[in-house]
Amino acid sequence: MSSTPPFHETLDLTLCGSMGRVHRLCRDAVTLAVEPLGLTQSRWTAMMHLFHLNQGCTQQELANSLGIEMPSLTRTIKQLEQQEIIARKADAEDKRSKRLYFTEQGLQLLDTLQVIIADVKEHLYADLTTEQLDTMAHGLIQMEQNARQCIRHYSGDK
Amino acid sequence: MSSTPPFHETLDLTLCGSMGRVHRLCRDAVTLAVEPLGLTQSRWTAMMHLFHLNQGCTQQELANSLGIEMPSLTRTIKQLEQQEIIARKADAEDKRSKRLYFTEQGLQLLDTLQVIIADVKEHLYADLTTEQLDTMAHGLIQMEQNARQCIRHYSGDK
DNA sequence: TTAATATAGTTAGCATGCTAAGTAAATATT
DNA sequence: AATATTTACTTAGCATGCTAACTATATTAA
Repeated sequence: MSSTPPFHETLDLTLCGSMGRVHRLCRDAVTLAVEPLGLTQSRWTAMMHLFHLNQGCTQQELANSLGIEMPSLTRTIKQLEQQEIIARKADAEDKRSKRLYFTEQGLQLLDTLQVIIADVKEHLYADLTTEQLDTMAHGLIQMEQNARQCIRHYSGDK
Repeated sequence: MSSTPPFHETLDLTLCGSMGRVHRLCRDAVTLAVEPLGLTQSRWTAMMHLFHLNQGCTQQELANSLGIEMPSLTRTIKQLEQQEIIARKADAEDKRSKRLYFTEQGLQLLDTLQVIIADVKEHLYADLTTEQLDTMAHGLIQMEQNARQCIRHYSGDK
């Protein structure tokens, strides 16, 4: 005899739509804050992930970290290279792969970027408890797994 | 002296990136399952929201429900109209607005769509408790508000 | 060793979100 | 009543994700 339905059900299948919206808004917030640096969302995101991976990783590794496909990254990398924020160097051992490094000015920009992002992050996570954030993070990971399995199921099943 | 940091911190600012990824994957899962119906993500999403809003709403109302801007919707509506799934009828009182209705075959398609989506949804939410889903839904809403405020702050402040 | 397969990266082009700017109708101001 | 503003929608064009198909190199199998 539940009088009120679970809150998430009022969102119905739009929980998924909600994630897309929040994702876009968070990105917009950071991108706005970061605008003076001349960076778009895909570029600052790539920079942050490259920082966490340490320099010298391959494009494939960065794409994995970002959770995007290679062609999506290729475009971004090209832009960051043109802005002389990162540089690509061919791997000596495996001539197919290219390793990514920040340039001097890229590193400087990164510093500023991190300060700004830390600030925005604080705003975005305001009024959310650590427990809440943890639950969300775990839930997202579970849903990601579910979705991947679901996709396998509906495509080839294999 | 906390030995392990909160789980979400291991994701750092990528909690936001996670949402984007999960969102894309969930959509892909549904879109795959729904493929035989000839519907893309934006189209089936619009259909579901139109259903929940009841027919006869304006494009603006549907855009609000979807959480997207009008021009994004215009394109989708046009496609749904060409597929003869929905029909637009000019409002008699306000000649600017157009009201949206399902066609006969649109309604039939909607039935099938709903069955499939209910099935996929079950997979996507598998192993997540009601409490977890509720926490996530609330967290998303809070973050959405934070992000909007943040955006106001960084743009005009006003 | 040669042929088959797999992997890193690119290019081309689609889907879906957006903003900016335009049209036409409704509403508010004077 | 005439003008100015707002609102609903469209069009044009950008940003970022994707898949498919290509090149070049590396690895595996015959």
